[in-house]
Amino acid sequence: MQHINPFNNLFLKHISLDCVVFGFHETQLKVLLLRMKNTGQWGLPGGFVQDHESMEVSARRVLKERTGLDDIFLTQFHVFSDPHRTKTNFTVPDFMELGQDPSITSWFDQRFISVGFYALVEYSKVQPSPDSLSDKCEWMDLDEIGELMMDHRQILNKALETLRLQLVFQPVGYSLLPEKFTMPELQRLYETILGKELDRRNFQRKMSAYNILIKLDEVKPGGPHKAPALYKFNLTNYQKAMNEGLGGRW
Amino acid sequence: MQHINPFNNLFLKHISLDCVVFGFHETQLKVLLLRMKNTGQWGLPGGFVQDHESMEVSARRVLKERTGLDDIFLTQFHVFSDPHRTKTNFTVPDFMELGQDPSITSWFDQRFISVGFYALVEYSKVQPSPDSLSDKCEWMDLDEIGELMMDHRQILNKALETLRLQLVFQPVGYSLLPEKFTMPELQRLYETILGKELDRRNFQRKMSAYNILIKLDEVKPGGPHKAPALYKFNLTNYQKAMNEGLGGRW
DNA sequence: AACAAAATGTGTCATTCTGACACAATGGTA
DNA sequence: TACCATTGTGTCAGAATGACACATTTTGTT
Repeated sequence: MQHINPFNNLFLKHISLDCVVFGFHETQLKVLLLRMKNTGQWGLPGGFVQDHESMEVSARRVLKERTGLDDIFLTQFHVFSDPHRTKTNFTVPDFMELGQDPSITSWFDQRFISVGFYALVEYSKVQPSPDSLSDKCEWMDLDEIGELMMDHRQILNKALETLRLQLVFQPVGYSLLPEKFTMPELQRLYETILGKELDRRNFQRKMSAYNILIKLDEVKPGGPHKAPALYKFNLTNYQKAMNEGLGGRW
Repeated sequence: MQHINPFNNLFLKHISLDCVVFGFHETQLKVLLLRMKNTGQWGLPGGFVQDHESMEVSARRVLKERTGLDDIFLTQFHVFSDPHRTKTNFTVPDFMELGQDPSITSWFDQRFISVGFYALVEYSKVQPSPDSLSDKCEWMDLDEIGELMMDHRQILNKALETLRLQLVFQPVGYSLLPEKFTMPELQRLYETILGKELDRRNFQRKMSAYNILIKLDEVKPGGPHKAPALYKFNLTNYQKAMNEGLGGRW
């Protein structure tokens, strides 16, 4: 009896989405992960598509549920469609145990083609909350992430790779940092995403040349050393610069 | 009776793919299009996904059918999932008339989420052939393409936009040109994709600096003026250069 | 046969950009 | 008060870029 399965009525068959949610905190790039109730494995926040939704709308619904946030920078980056992708790491059977209701089990037993999205969010604004299949939702340092369920490790890798390639066109600064930030913080962010160190002086020169920063009459207090100046973005110029791409090589 | 519909048994529901096939001929960027039997409208080659296939494998199957070619450069670039996308330009109803068999009609009556691919092919090697829904398959100049069925115009636009953004990482030269080509031809190709003119001298200097070209001891005869030298790619260096991206600004 | 027209092949030059590095200023800590 | 890690600003040589000059080759014209 398919019709007693709430999934079958609500969602499009065969189609799912997974979100790689990036945050930045204390010089570390972080990713939002869920811990699955049954297997204890970690995985990416994901969901399914309702009849009236576009994929983007579905992704925003999922992100709203996991983070509490509405206006999130979001980009689809790849479709994962290997016919055996749900079987890697042997977690679909585990998933199926979860459904006491066999009709729910059958929902998870199908093949899914999953659209990968990455999101850039301001770390401090996120209130992580797990979904019905998970018992925990929290930030994890990119370096500390081990094996993930199914092909989620590949999805994460591809998201990071795409973010790096598109870096000059993506508003990473505006999306990942608080409204006021320091030049060293902005530099750490770029260094972390790129995975390499940048020269402090040249970075400052380059960033200043884009005319996208407004230097405030404040400094960031509390640090153990010279207090760095605070900046915010000139949104008008920032938007323009993103369309053109932040020139030059990184 | 769903099971008498061959589509329902063969293909995953709700999922389709569309291919923007780019070719280059006589200084013009071309796209492979199909003319639909019923409506006469033009559209992109597309298809559906079989149970054992990844999206990429499906796309290659479709491209093999439309072009006769096997080894095609192919990249997925976007998922089109607007819930009303099949209803734009009022062509789904027209499609449905096509199916004398009502079960086939019902297949086309569903909502499709379509993955867009773009392909780069060598113009002269393609043997265009229509599918069962179309009566014609042919190249069309990018400039001369008018309205297309459903949202295929948007798909085409997005493909071109993506190709431009990714240009420095994509093997457009190798994929779109014949094995031996001239510097002016290569320049025309880049100019056409970018939609702007480039300085002849600077283009040559830059291309030479990449070390991806091998100058042959031949010239291209038959032209009305000085015969330009023929080149081919140094595949080893070419691959490397594509990973790094052809530096600099275009 | 000489020459004009059109396109190709190669080089020059000023400007800008990049990468590497020097040095002064700041502010908490010993 | 001296120390020291960190921030703020500047310098400089070499590379890359954009704009352009000039010679070469081929066809077609006078």
